[in-house]
Amino acid sequence: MAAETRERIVEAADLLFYQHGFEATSFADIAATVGISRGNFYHHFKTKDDILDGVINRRLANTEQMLDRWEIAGSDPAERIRSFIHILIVNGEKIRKYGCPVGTLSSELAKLNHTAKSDAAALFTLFRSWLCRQFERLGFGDKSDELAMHILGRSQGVATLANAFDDDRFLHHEVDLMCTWLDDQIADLTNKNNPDRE
Amino acid sequence: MAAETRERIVEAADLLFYQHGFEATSFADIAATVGISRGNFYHHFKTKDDILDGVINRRLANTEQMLDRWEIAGSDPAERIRSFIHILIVNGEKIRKYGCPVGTLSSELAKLNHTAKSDAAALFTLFRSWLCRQFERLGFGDKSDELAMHILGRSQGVATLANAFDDDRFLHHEVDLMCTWLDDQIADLTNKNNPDRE
DNA sequence: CCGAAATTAGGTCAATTGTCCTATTCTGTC
DNA sequence: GACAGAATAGGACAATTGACCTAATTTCGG
Repeated sequence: MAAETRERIVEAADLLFYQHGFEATSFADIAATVGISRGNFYHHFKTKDDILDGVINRRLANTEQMLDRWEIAGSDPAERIRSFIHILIVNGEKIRKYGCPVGTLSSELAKLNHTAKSDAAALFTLFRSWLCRQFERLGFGDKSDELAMHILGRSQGVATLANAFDDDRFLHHEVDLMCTWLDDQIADLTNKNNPDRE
Repeated sequence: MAAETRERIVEAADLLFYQHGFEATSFADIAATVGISRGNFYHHFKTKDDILDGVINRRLANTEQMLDRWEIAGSDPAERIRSFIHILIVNGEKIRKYGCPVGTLSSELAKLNHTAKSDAAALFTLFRSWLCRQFERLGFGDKSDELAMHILGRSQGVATLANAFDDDRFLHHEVDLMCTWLDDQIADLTNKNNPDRE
């Protein structure tokens, strides 16, 4: 079946793009991983950029699905945000080896002046607006987007340094700090709404 | 003169590696930028990795020089840390276009499984130990390295997102937050040392 | 079972890559 | 001013790249 082969190609490309980068991954690499001939590629993807498109769309779909799963899990928005923060630990090993899939792809495409850079940024937007929604539900109002960007940036920085230093302890420590930060934000907000002196 | 040509090559390579990445920059690109023949390269650098070495050493030297300049500027350690934070604004335009030179190089080399990855990480270490020293002088003792890594990570995350979204307002806002965070840390420390009730 | 369409394999293509060689030009010393 | 060594230019080299084509095979509706 064609759709299945296509799916296998995108899946392999996704992994290779993550592990070695978009530019450093060749058609031959993907073909060898999937176990099909190079020529077969052209039937499913006309250009390398098409494969990138497929990979980004796959990531978008997977991410959306993950975020939806967290949203219907019934827990409160704060718990959902903690789920986001804990991706750093869940995917800790991969992050220490290859960095954050979203951030590193976005950076690479920016340097390549690639048309798909905005598509990669859409992946960030997915997380951003999801986080923003959670903060809004917690009652942060107009500050929600700022807070979403803040925590998104924090996790990006943690991923970059954990990768550069291959440091697991740092990663865990910063995750704790981010959770503490979240608790403080929520405490500040409730204090502001119920200003009971002393 | 040979040393001058070599310097021009490294300088051009430094810029190109930053703007387009290490792998995406070819010998021909550098030669064209410097304005010398490709063959002339081999006289100064045997392999591409040699050029990378030269670029990293150049960055190490420049960074060390910058940090030294900040250190003898006579201001207090807190002011020096603020100087570090404000690189994000000083280099804001470049960062929005190409990301952080240190972080993006480190990420790329990690994906390429390149031997020089540890050399690139040494650039991070330069900032890390410098920041650590400033925190120690402020009296943070054993916590100094954690704080240094924290602020290093924050700036990395800010650079990544400012690049992904090409967002200058976010960059400025996060710089403000980092400065506030620094002030809070210092305030907490003095409170701890002078526990005068009320 | 047939034949058309979808799928796959294998190979070709020009362009580019990093590497390397040789011939020429420049530079400084006796 | 001659000459050795450094510096430069220009090209050759095999290997790899993304892209493309054609022929063989598979799949499936009638």
